[in-house]
Amino acid sequence: MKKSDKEITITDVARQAGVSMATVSRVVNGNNNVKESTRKKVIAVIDKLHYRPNAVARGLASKKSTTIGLILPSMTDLLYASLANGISDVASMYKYNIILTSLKSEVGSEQQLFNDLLAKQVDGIIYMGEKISDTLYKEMLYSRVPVVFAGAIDDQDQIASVNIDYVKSVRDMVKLLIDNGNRQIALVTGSLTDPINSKYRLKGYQEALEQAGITYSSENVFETVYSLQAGSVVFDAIQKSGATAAYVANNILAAGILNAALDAGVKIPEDFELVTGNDSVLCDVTRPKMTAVVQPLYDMGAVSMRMLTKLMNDEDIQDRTIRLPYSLVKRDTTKK
Amino acid sequence: MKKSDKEITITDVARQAGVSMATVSRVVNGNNNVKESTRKKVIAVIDKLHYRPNAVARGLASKKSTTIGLILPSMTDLLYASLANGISDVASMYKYNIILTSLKSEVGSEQQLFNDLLAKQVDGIIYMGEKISDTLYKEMLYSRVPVVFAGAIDDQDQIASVNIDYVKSVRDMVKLLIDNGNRQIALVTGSLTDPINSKYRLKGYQEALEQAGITYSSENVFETVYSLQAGSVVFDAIQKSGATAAYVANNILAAGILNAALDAGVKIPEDFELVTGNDSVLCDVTRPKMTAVVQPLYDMGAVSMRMLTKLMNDEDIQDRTIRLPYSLVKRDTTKK
DNA sequence: CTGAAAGCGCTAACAA
DNA sequence: TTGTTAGCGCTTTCAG
Repeated sequence: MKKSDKEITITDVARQAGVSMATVSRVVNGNNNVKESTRKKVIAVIDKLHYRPNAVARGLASKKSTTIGLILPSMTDLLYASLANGISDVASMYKYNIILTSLKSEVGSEQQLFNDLLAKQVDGIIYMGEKISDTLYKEMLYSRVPVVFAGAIDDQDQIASVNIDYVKSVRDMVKLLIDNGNRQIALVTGSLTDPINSKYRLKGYQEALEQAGITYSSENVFETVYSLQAGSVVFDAIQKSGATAAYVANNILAAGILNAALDAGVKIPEDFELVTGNDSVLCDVTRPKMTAVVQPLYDMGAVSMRMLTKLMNDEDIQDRTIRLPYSLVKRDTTKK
Repeated sequence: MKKSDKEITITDVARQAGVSMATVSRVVNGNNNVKESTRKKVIAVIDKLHYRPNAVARGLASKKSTTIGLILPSMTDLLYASLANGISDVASMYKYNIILTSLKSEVGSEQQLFNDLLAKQVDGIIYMGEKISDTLYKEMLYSRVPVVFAGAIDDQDQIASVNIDYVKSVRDMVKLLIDNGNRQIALVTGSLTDPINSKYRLKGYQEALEQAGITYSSENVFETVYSLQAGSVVFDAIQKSGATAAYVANNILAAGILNAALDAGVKIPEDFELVTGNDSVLCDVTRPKMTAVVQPLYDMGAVSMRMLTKLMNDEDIQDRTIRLPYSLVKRDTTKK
């Protein structure tokens, strides 16, 4: 069975329909310059033969692959999965396919991934990494194909990007904690080498403190990794520090901290308040449920992809940096 | 900046290196029939020009795209994300790219997705859907390119697949519940139109009952959707039914049921026991932690992809149906 | 409205 | 060991 049937090509269709390849091509591509009767005839043959245009040949001839590349840090992180979901829906709406590459697979650097994508002749790329090397940044900036950052930030605001106002979101959350009476608040993030932590979250945190007249101390900043296990270690440290509340960047880490606190007999939110900058179903599953910053992840993905289609189409873009509105969802790990 | 630099091709390299295209091609493809000095010369030019072979042209000429297609139900389900993760790692190990398509996007049927993938000339396809239409099944069976089911089942055992023994996993879990003293146990699954539920989970459930001499009653089977919200509705129904324990197919749904029970003042595991057939970080986050069937998701993905590479390579496969070992992780929603 | 023909960039015989 | 030369299947001028 397998491989017995040779693929049928545009030539076969042309011959059987008694027209030229060019005409078949026009029909397939919805070109209007085809007489209705001819179109019908061609379509009939296409159906009969189950002709399926070879996208690779098409790509070579037209110089467009109708494929975009997606570079993400991890597919098992709901944050990226949700973004990808929005991207995927809009992509299929515009008939684009997605080539998925993950930064997690140690095989080859991000640089390599980017080049592989270009070699595949993708028409555009969406990048969701948390940080980026200078070299790669420059390559993206001058790349033949457009690049959009989704849920990722470009400190230099040169590459198109879609995200939320991270600084403000942290400031808002920390302000909530301050308003609830906390004076010593822990900031728990991932690596401070990631700009989103060092430049944005830290900044929002400091701004909130400053506005409340609280002196910033680096003692209250905890740098760790995003895992459940890390939670209990960090919670011990936080408790020792004397903080009465914490802003935790990641939701899994927050769940770890929450459970560690509960296990230690700490009452939440009475004795300790906790918020996370990254909502997911997890925040609804924990008891108490966690107060969180809700980013419109699906929309961010969808908007990124829509923006990329415009860029690929050389359409005008008013704003290359789009910030979508986020919201603070107060659940049960905060007093108010 | 953009688009100013025309892409450099194999012809450019050949000219500058003073060799033929064929030789450049040989160097690029690691063909040994090239004198070392020639190879060096060509490589020097490649580096100097930053030549990057056009994968599309290569695909057209060689009839191989080094790309595989991935069809999954949802990327925001950790189950599939974890599988995809394993697939991705092995794929990049073998230099394959992945075209991602999601069944969730309503745009176009699964049939359409499959055809799009074939149009893109993928060398193989990995399917992770929970069910499949007869038409598509047949097309996959006789497809020009190999197909592997990952974490999905083929009731007819004709298509290569990698999964666990679902029947046995359910039977084991239900047996645990029976051994713990439960006589009336609820089976909570998604749509019974999905074979994995109707043919596998239900069967394992019935087998366990039968072995324990308990009469099966369809009253104890609850068909619902996999969401947190559904949990509380289902829990009410379960409670009315009088069941003292439940096997829940999906972990998010299980978390919903667990929390509903807790909210209703039911003591777990004392008054009610709960297990899920689908472990994830969620099971570790809930309090009490949930007892679950742990599938080796990453490995299942990796093995699927490895199998696909063999199939694409026309290598011999001893077993087209691979069942990987699973385990029962007893946490705190069961007495033992 | 339709067809002829020239590529797109690369691989793969086949020669040399 | 290297070069020549057909294509791969399609799009796209350019004529007609």
